[in-house]
Amino acid sequence: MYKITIENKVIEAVENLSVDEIVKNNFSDIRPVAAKIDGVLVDLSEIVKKDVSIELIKPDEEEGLEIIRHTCAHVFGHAIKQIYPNTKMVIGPTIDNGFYYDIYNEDSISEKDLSSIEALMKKLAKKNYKIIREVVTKEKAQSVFRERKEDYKLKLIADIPSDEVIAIYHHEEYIDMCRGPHLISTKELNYFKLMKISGSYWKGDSKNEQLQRIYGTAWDTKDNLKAYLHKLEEAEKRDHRKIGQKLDYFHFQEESPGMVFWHDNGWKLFNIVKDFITSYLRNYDYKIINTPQILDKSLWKKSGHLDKFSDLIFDVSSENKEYAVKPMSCPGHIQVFNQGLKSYRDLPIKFAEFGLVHRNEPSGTLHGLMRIRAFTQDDAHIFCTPDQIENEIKLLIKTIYEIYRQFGFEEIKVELSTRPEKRVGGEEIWDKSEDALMKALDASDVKWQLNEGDGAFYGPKIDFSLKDSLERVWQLGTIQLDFSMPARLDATYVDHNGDKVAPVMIHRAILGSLERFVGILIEEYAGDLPLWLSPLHAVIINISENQEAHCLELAKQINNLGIRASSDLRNEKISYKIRHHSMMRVPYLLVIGDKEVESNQISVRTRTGEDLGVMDVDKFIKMVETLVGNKSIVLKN
RNA sequence: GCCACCUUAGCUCAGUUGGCCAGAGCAGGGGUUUUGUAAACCUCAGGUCGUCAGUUCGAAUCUGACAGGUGGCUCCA
Repeated sequence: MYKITIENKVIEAVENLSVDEIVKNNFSDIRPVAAKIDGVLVDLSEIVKKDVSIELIKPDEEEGLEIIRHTCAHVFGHAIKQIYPNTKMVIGPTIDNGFYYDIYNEDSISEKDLSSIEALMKKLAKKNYKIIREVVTKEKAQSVFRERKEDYKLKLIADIPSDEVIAIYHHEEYIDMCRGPHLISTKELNYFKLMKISGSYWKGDSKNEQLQRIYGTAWDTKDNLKAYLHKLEEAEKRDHRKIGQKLDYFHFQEESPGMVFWHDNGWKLFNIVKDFITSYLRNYDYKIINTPQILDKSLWKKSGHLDKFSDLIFDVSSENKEYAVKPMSCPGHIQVFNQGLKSYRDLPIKFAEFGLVHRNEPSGTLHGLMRIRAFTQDDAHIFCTPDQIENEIKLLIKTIYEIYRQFGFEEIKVELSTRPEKRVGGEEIWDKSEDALMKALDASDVKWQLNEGDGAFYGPKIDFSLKDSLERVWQLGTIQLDFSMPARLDATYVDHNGDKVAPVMIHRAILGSLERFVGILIEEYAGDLPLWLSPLHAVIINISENQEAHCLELAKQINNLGIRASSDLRNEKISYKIRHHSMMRVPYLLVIGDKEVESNQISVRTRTGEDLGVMDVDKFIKMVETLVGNKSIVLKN
C-alpha cells in the first residue's frame, strides 16, 4: 500500500495505479494534462509504485499549455503523414502561443493546404486515440525511424548521448520521438489553428537544405484561442506601416527599396526625436560632428570592413576612383580623432554624429521602418583609456535608461555578449573589459542576460532591445567596446609615459536607428503620440466662413508661442472636420464659432472626444506647455 | 539571399469555371449648403488590372520570367 500526497490530500493506493486512475478515482472535477511526481514531469499514464507526492499540471498553467501544444504538434505530424506519406518530420517544438513543425517534403506545402491539414487534425483528435509512451534503446529507436524513413529523426538520434533516455510516443500509426510528457489522449485537443508557413533550414544554417516550417497555435479553451486571434488582429492595427500611411508620415516605393520617403509630419516627428537626443549630447560633453557619405575604398580596406562586409556596401565610382557609401561612421570618426596630437589628459573624447548609413541588406530582411537600407544612427564613439571604460559604460547605461523612460519605455531587454571564438586583442583586455561591462550592468541595477560568445570580433557589447506590436524584438541601443579599429586606422594618444598608444573605442548608439525608433514609437502608442512628440499639437476649425480671419490670426499667434498648429477652413460641416482630424490623431481640436470670436476664447476638444470646454487662449497655451514639458501621455492636467 | 503567399483607381476592397465598354465605398474636382463637436446633398472625373513575354478566336483571370511587398528562415558590423 502506498501513501500518495496529491492536491493537499493524502490517499492510500492499494495497487499499482496510473496517475490518471488515481485522479479519476478521487477527484471528479479535476482534469489535468500531466503531473509532477516528486517534482519530475511525467505523463498521466505513469504508474505509481511507491510513496510519492504528486502535483497535477492543469491545462491553463504555462506547463499545461506547453503540453497541449506539444501534443498538437504530434497530431499535426499524424495528419501530414496521412496526406503526404513521404514527408520527413524534422523537429516540432513549442513556442510562445503554439508550436511549429519543420518538415521536409519533395512537393512543398502551400498555405492553401493548411485548411485541409487542419481539418484532418480535428478529425484525428476526435478519434480519441490513446497516446502511449515507450522508453526504448538507441538501437530500437533507430530501427523504428529507419523503417519509417525518417532521415532527420535518425540524424537527431545519432546526436543523443548514450546515457540519455530515448522516449517514443505513438498514437494509432503515428510515431514520434519526444521527451514528453504528452496528453493521455488526442481527445483533449480541440482549440488549435494552423497559422502560417515559412522556410527554415536544417540546424538553422542557411548552408543546409531548406525545410518548411508550419506554425500553429493551440489553447486549452475556445475562448483563449479566440482571444489570441483577436489580439493578433488588434496588433495589426498598431502596425507602423499602416499608421504611417494613414497619418501621412512616410511611404516607400519600388525605385528605392528599403529607403524612406518622409512626408512633412513624419519628418517633424523624426526631428523632434533628433532634437531631443541633441540636447542630451550637449549636456554630456559630446562633440557633434559630421563626416562624408562616401569614402575611398582604400580606407574601408584598411578598416577591415570591405573584406568582411563587402556584400552590404553600396559602391560608387567616379573618374578613376572607387568609393564605398559608408555603412557606418566609425572610420570617419577616427579620421577626426587623428587630427592633431592627443594626450591622455584629453580623454575621454566623445564624437557624436547623426550618421546616415547605407547597407545593402538582403531583400528578404527588409521590414517597414524597422529594417531598411538607409538609416540614421544616433551614433557616437568614445575614445578612452582602458581604465576609463567602466565609468563611461555606467554613465551610458544610466542615460540610455533615462532616455527610454522619457519616451515611455519601461520593458527593455538587455543582453551582454562576450568574446567569440574568432577575435582580436589579448585575453587580458577581454577579461578586463567584460568584467567592466558586467560590473557596470550590476551597478546599474538592471536585469540582463548573458549571450556567451556572441560579441563582435573586436570586443564585447551590450545590446538594448524593445518589442513591436507583434512582440517582435528589435535592437535599439548598443554599447560596443573595440580594441581593434583605432590601431588599424592609426589612432593614438600620448600616455603619461610619453608613449603613443591606441585608445579603446566605445561605439554606442542610444536609439540605434532613428527610423526604427520612430517605428517603435508609432507602434507603442498606436499612433496616439504623447503631446511632446506629436507633429501637430492642434488644428483650428472654424464653424462658418465668418471666423476665417480670426482663425488665421489665432494660428499665427499660437504658432509664435510654440504651439504646432494649423487651421482647417474648408467649407465642411464641423462634425466632418472633427472626425477627420480625430482620425488623424491631432491631440487638440480648437473650434471657433461666433461666440468664441466674440469672447476671444477657444473651444477645446481632444482627439479622443473629450470636451475640455471653452477657455482663454493663455490657459490653453499654459496647459500645452506643461504637458509638453513633463512629457505627459495624457492631454489634460 | 531562401520558402510560401500577395500586387485591380490616391486609399480600402469586389470582380463568379478565360467571354459584352473592369465595379463599389472613401478621398479628389465642380455645384448647392454657412453649418456648434466623429461622415450634408447633387454631380463629374479617376485604372494598359505591378512589368515583360507566352498560351488562346479572346487574358485582370491560365503559364513563365522579373520587380516590389507580406509572414517566417538566415543575417543584422
